[in-house]
Amino acid sequence: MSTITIKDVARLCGVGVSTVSRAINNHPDINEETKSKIMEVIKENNYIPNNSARNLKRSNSRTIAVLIKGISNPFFSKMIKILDREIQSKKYSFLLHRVDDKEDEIDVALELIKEKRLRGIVFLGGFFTHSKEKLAQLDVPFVLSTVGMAQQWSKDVCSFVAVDDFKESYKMVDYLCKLGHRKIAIITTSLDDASIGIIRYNGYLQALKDNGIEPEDALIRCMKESIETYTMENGYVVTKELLESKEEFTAIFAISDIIAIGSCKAILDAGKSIPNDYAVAGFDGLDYASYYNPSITTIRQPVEEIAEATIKILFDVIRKKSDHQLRVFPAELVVGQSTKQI
Amino acid sequence: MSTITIKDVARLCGVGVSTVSRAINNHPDINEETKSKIMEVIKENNYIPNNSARNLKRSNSRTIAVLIKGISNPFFSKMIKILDREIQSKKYSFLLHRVDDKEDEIDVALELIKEKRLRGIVFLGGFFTHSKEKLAQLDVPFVLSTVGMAQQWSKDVCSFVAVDDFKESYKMVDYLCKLGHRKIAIITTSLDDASIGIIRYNGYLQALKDNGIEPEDALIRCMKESIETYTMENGYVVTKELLESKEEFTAIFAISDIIAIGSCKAILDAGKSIPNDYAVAGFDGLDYASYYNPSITTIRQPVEEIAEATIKILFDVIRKKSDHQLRVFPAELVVGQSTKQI
DNA sequence: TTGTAGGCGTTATCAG
DNA sequence: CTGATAACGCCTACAA
Repeated sequence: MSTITIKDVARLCGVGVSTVSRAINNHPDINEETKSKIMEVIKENNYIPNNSARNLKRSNSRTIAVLIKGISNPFFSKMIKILDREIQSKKYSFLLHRVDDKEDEIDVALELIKEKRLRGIVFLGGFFTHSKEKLAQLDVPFVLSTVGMAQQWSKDVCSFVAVDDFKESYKMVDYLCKLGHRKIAIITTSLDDASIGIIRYNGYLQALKDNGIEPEDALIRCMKESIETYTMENGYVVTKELLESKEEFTAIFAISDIIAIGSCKAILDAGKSIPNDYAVAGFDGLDYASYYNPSITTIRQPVEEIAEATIKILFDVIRKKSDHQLRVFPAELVVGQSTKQI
Repeated sequence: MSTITIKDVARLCGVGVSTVSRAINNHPDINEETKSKIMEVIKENNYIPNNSARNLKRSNSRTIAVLIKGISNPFFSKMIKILDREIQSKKYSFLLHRVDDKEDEIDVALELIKEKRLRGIVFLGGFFTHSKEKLAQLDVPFVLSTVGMAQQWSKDVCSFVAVDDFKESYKMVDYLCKLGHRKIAIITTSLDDASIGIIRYNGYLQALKDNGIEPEDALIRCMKESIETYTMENGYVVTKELLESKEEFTAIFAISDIIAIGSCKAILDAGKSIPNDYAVAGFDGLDYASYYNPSITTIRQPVEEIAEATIKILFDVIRKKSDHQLRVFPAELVVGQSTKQI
């Protein structure tokens, strides 16, 4: 079992290594007979080519990597499936790589490019605060997909596709206002560091403002740092605290469905009713939102379209059909049972 | 940016490649001054070592791979986090690799072993039907964690940790019987192919039998093949069909919480009440189950303990402290609001 | 402490 | 159609 190599196979077959190589790589110029004989020996001896050696030697690889930050986010599950499907359909292979919260996705990408000779990269999730210069190090086509960004980049920097978090967040809060809510709480990320939470928070502020409502600090709640963020538990705890504070409010806007579910549970556990006592709204459009009881009013991101556009753009760039493209998809406000006119 | 190598760095620094190598690998025998100078040049030029070349040369690598089948299963999210933490704490690096449903996890592992010089492997999820011979090809320590298995292997074959799906499933159904239910529907996987669903289904059958209840074909429902399995949607559709069939029943046992949530929604949408009209029970112990409204009675798998035991056993085997170990954890029946005495 | 050279397992080039 | 042989980029004796 001690690691059999291509040389061993060659020796076993009484041929040269290059012939074996041709056999395993489906090269055209090889005798069918020798090829099948080689394949047989390979099967018998469980020979498996070493990918490191292959990658080292090869200059191209037909593989697209998807680097994903926050892999446990259920929002990405469907996304990954579609990306996978699309990539495979182009006869490329799909490499999913999770990026730790603390890691720098560009560095990870740089490493992977060298290691795997990537042809393209998709960045999923996270929040980009990288400089143009840093981004410029990536000498492989890439697309940012549903990643938050601090500044609005222009098309000469890179391609990206996502929804407009500010606008969609605004849309939701504005909707709540139009339903008659004046005291709308928000549950968001810590406002200290750059994140998608800030953008959605800004949409919230703007919507309040445009509806002539003064934001109240007491209604602006952040997820607990001590608990894992973006979890139902966090939403639950924060909402419970809010309820117990006796602060007056009639609606909660949670910046993610996961949090919204925690909020709902906290409200229900407190013996209150949704939407009669409190309205709850989420963001993302996860299955969980629509299957919850009551179903949760949310902003549904068009996952399918986002994923497809991501791959389309990526391949356009790979094939030099086009330069960078920016695509912002509109998201849909899905009205559930968790909100109502008051 | 055209791929700078260790040679370039060496030339740039006016030193030999081995000196550079020593610098980047923190070797002790190198002058601090030359080292820092080298590191500086490396930074300036954004040099990144090629992992393929490294892996090719190295014989060991201190990396543990976790191969996971069904990566979108939220049950694994927490699992992954703990595995990651545990592996890092042992100063090993953690490689998460998703295995497609159609792929053979052993083959994938074999490839990865060669490519990355793995020191250990954790298989997560899926259902093993491999032969001993196939398993024997793995010349690297590995542990099966929460993977279903057709036969009961003995300890000489491999290590594994999981809950006893038969027993736990039995426990749940028996509990429903004790609550007074006699007509208990089950939603499971297709009964054709080997899977964890079959085992849980068998537990269901046995529990019915021991409670003197004759199973009814009409109450045995399988997830739709046409819809992605293990989704709320699937649970919803199947339950809706069941309700519309006018078949008489008082409880539903779904073999996963995800399905149970779909079931609940279907029941609620039909204007029925849980648990007054129908009781619903799930399996897994996901957050969703307890945050749902009503909270769902389920079997909670001790994720934390399973993950920790997995790593412990793996390292025991790696360090030759022990031979294969089998650990079966008891799961907990968590009573929610979705069931009650009738 | 540092440099040189050989080899890790493949693939690709170029003669045969 | 097939077989040497030179890279691919790095690490590691071994020598200096």
